[in-house]
Amino acid sequence: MTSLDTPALLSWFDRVGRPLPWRGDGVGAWEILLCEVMSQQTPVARVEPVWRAWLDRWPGPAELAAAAPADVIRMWGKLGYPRRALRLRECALAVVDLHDGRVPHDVDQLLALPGVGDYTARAVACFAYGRRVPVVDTNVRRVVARAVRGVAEAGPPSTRRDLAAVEALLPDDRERAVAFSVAVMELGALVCTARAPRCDDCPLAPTCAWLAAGRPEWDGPRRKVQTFAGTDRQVRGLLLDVLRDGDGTAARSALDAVWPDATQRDRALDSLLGDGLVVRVGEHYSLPA
DNA sequence: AAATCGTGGCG
DNA sequence: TCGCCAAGATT
Repeated sequence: MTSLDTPALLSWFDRVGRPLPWRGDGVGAWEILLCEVMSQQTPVARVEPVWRAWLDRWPGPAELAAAAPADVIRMWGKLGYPRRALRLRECALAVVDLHDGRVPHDVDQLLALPGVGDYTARAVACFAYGRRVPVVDTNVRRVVARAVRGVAEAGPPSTRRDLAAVEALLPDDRERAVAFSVAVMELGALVCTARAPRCDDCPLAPTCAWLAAGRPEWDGPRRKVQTFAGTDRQVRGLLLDVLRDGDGTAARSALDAVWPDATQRDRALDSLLGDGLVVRVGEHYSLPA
């Protein structure tokens, strides 16, 4: 099996695809880039309100480029991985300075933007500009692994291999290629999910290699689960929480209160300073002005 | 190449 | 309950 049943897939999407706000007509490339970055490792449901709030406050790259990092970090709220917020602002600066304020069409130019990697560059080229390029995210990798290769999980990612695999499945027609990518991602998000795939509701069930093989369990390496409790990431989150919630400034004592282990606390604070998410002002700490 | 980087919800 | 997972990027 070297292809997916594209007609079945597209018809399924027409029926049950979610009307996400950035999928409508007239949504510009900047808005799409913004939602793609916000969606990195983040459930779509959490993204929508923040996406709207950002666009309301900063309609385009020029406005965001002029924003204070502190405001950007606050508006990011609790989406997680707050470095993305800073990179988004740097991305806006790059779009303004290098591309005359317009999001580039070219994948390589998109890849050069801060916070934009292989997935996001191709997602913008495809969804915003209708380019026929493979778009590979975790959903796409999982759907292809199951429906085409007949295995339960995608295994460790390899950009080159993954892109080639999806390129081979991509319809020749540009518009169908775009619809294909949207639909595969949606299928992975709604039906062909990681934990409890709903094969009964899957448009690809009649042709799915994994289902045909009796849904064999994955025998490859287990995806390593990132622990969170007790890690520096948790401490960073707690520290930043203090600065986000107040006026953006906190005394050392206020930061010290969030975590008992001084060594780890200092390490987390140092890393936040290194990332530019926090700055020291005299005896206090604050979000970067 | 493998580790790191938040947060919250669901099964 | 708690491990698992979510439209990845960067170093």
